[in-house]
Amino acid sequence: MDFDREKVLKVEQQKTISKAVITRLPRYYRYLGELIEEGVERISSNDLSVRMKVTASQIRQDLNNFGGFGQQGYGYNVKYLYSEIAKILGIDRQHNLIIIGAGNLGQAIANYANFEKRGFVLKGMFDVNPRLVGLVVRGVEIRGIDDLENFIHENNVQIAALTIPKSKAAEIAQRLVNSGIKAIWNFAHVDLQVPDDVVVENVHLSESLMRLSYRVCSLQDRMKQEAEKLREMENQ
Amino acid sequence: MDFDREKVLKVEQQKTISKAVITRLPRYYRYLGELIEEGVERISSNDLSVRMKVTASQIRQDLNNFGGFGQQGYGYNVKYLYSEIAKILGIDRQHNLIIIGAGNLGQAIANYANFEKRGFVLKGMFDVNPRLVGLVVRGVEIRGIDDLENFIHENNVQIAALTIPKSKAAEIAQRLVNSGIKAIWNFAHVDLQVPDDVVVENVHLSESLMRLSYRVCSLQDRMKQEAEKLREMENQ
DNA sequence: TAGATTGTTAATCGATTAACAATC
DNA sequence: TAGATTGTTAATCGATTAACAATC
Repeated sequence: MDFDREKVLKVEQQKTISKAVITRLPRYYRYLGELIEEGVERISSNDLSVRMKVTASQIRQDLNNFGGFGQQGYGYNVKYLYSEIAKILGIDRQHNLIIIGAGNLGQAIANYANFEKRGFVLKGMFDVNPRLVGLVVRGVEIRGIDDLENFIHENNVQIAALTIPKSKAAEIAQRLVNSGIKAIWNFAHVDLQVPDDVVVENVHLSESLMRLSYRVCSLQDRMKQEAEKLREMENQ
Repeated sequence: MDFDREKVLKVEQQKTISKAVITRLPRYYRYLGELIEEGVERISSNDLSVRMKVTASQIRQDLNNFGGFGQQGYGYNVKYLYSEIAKILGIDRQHNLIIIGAGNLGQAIANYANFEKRGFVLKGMFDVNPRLVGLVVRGVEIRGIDDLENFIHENNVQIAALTIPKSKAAEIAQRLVNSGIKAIWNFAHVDLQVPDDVVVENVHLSESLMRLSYRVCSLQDRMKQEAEKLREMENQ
């Protein structure tokens, strides 16, 4: 009995990879892709750290969360590491996705999702606006929202991008959850309430713009203050 | 001499607000806006923490980086705190911005930037595609890219949103920097090289999608493993 | 083999949470 | 005044960096 409990605990604890590490993985992936394009075959954590402006220590720590992908005295094989990170991120598998909200943002996402050949397959687009329904974007027809539940089941859809106004987001999210969706890529300015087994990844553009605003203003304030202090010192 | 150095150091050290705090500020702002709409006049850190699913301690710590906005025994006045956070974020001031790249994403941003009445004023849009030049989006004419430098100077533009392919991004960024732009809201999949006095805020949608993919896959893996372990235990 | 570079442990740094005295 | 709740200090927790033995 005690033995079993120990086993279960171990499995549960197994890998609690920190969020910060996950955030950095796609960036590693991008740089490795560039290295492949440049024809670079192997790279040390140190060389990569210079390119990426992070510490070599961080790179090695991050990667070792998932296994030893390098070799002492050699470094990392670029192509191998690239494909291993793809596996970790799960972008070697196919993800079927739909986009709900076929406005400019929805259409922009449609282009992304199809261009990036990372296993994301755009299966359908939906909109409430009857003037958009029937139009074809990147080979995908825009459907009315009534179809939603059937379409998800029939096309084995795992991911839904939500590019609709916040007023409609909660209601649609509920319908998605009920239809068994696995993840919501949420562009609406709300925090969605979903069960534990549904992933929500937020892209809150307005918050990003506010951070930008803060950084501009605080940088200017700091420069202004420093200039003033220097002037004061000179006057003494 | 020693005295002056001390003074300068103090100014420099003054406020090094952590990035995590800045990331959370816009979310506080959003929730306070909702509270105002609901007609709530005051709120305690504890009540807000329940709504936002963070700790009350974190809320108080975060806010106290900028000053004491609350009152013991009372809590925080919602409207006052809302306006103070606006000041901190600098969204009470006017920011003139342009959008470079008038495709779907650029147009989506144009809608955002104008709808959100937070002091961001869309002054112009630019595109290399001659078929787009001359079109009018949300009252703003799309211009050819040759105009760029003059336009920035004449319209006192501080922020440029970069919604163009990565291949063109570095070159345009350099032109923006040379024209004295203060900040770049970068949607291209590259890390831009800019001087210290220019702010870059990245929105890398493909990285966001990869994080989503990771989270879906790791959640499924974990659930699969746990189910298996339970089955094993039952069989013993 | 010697040099290079990883994987990993230990040390440091920073951010979050808890606790409580100050005070409205 | 008593109760509530902040502002702030102290304790804990986690993430980053440094160091170095293992090893290719």
